[in-house]
Amino acid sequence: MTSTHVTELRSDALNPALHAGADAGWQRQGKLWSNLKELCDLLRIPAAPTVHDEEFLFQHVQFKTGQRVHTIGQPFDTLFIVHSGFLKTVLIDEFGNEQVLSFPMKGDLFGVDGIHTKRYASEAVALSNCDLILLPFKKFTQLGRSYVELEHAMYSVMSRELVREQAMVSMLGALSAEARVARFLVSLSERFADMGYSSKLFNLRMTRHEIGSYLGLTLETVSRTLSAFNEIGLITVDQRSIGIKDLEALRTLRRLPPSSSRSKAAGRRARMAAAGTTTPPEAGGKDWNPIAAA
Amino acid sequence: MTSTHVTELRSDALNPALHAGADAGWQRQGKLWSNLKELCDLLRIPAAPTVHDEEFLFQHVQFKTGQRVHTIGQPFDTLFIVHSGFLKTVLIDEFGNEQVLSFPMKGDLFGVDGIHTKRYASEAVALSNCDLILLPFKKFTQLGRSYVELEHAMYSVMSRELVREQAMVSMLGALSAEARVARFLVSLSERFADMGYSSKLFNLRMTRHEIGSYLGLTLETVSRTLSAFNEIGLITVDQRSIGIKDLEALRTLRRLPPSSSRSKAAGRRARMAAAGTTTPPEAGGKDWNPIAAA
DNA sequence: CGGGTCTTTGATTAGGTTCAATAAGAGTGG
DNA sequence: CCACTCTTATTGAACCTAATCAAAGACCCG
Repeated sequence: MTSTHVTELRSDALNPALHAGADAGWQRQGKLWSNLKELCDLLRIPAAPTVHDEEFLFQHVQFKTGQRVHTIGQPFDTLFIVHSGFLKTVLIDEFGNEQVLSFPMKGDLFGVDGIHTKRYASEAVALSNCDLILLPFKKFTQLGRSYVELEHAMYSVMSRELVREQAMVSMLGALSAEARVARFLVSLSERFADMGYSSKLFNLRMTRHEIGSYLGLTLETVSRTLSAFNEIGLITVDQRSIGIKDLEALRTLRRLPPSSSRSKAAGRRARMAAAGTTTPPEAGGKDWNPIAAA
Repeated sequence: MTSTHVTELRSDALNPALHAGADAGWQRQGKLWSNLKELCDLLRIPAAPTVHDEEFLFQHVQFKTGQRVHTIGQPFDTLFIVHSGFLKTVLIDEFGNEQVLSFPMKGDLFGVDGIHTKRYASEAVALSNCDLILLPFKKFTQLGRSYVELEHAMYSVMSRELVREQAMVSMLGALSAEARVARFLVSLSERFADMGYSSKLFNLRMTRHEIGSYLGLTLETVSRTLSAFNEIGLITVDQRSIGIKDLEALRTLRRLPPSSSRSKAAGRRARMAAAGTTTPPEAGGKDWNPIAAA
């Protein structure tokens, strides 16, 4: 039974016909495989002890910058886990405009939106060279029936995705442009941290346009907001390179002080003001105090 | 094996200790039960033939208007399916502001956001008297292992939720206030239609404030937009009562003509203009033609 | 080195929020 | 039953945030 699974997983993953919809040829020079334990670690879910089975192997596939992993409407059969690299997932509206939905990176699962209709609902594009792990969905659910923890892991990851989307909706519905950009930087910083990179200095892998689309803003607003954060000393910006100077202020920022009070000299005061502390309303100017909007 | 399941399902569902976190007492006067077939029908997923097992019964619970079904942080153990009635699910931010996430109604599943952290991430409130079906999660996944179709149904419904959230994000990120309200009305109309109610005349179960929160708008903007739709003849509005007059225009609306050109006489022209047809840009005034924003 | 993409910054506009006042219901108790 | 209150809805006016339009500089890659 066990060996059967392995064989089938391998043959399926290697079968080019399964992925005929992808416009880009799949790179296979890596020939890497991961076992279940590595998979669980990557997904940040507790790996059950019964799962240390070296026989279950999942294939890796490499994509180069700009290549599409899957397109909208393409028949769904596999989920993807990012082993390394950066991607974006996008929706395309009736006028061809892209709406960025997420920026999957190490440990993220994507492709889940294809389960319901049996076709991918979004498009995934590599923003850098990527190493992805293939999870043939049918095989995976079969496996879940023998390994209960695995099944629960799947529910858990899908639930996590849903919560993430909820947070996104909440952000788009309620926060100002500055707060959105600030939170975006914070979440990137945190992701880089637990990927083992520097949380204080990193390069954006996406354009201002893509960030804007993700945050429901224009690219100009994103650029201006980054410049403003730079001006008051919350971050340093140079093109794609971001340096985080005051994470706490970014984390709690709700609204920026008016530009009239902004200057390099006013930096420190501005940082204090930008922080959404529990300062009573009377303590600050009404137009930029941290009390949330109704 | 089978009878064991039934017993356990019943005893669990009846155990008040399981739901101690809910602030409102559960109403059990209904004493209704649904089998798997009814459940699948309700969820609009194909019921597998093997699932016609009258022995698996799921308990109903009634909630009155205003009662909370679950609150944020409450230990998660059951999913809910709406059998009848209307609810809202909300997130509460650090300042106590509500962000409406969804308006579950007949056939909708909610509570899924609790799977990941084992605690509900959102709060569910009844907007009318409701009849809900309880789905004890642990029991349900156990059942899924014997009934493969059921397991897949669960994945499918979760995937559908995710796609729904994606569409929401896309809407909040890209559409104008008018387009959001229009789409909201269209989706309500469609939901009422497949619940067997009139799709042309219905009562809103939520306040302008709740609609605004859901759509990322203020209650005033919602009110004004409804009034504007009424003015140009797309709908009729009287408090909570909505009459749909031009569904197709609502469906394709991107941006409203400027108020200067709005009048009861201009109604028909306005309806044509509001429709997001493939009319070339030159055909209309640049400020209100249906070409989407960059 | 040149063409294309990406980014920054400025000026202007407009869509949506905020503040405010009024009106319309719904529920309560005398 | 009506007065009273509280919530909900409508509408107006002023303001402001972010979009739009525009232009120039930076960067990248063939």
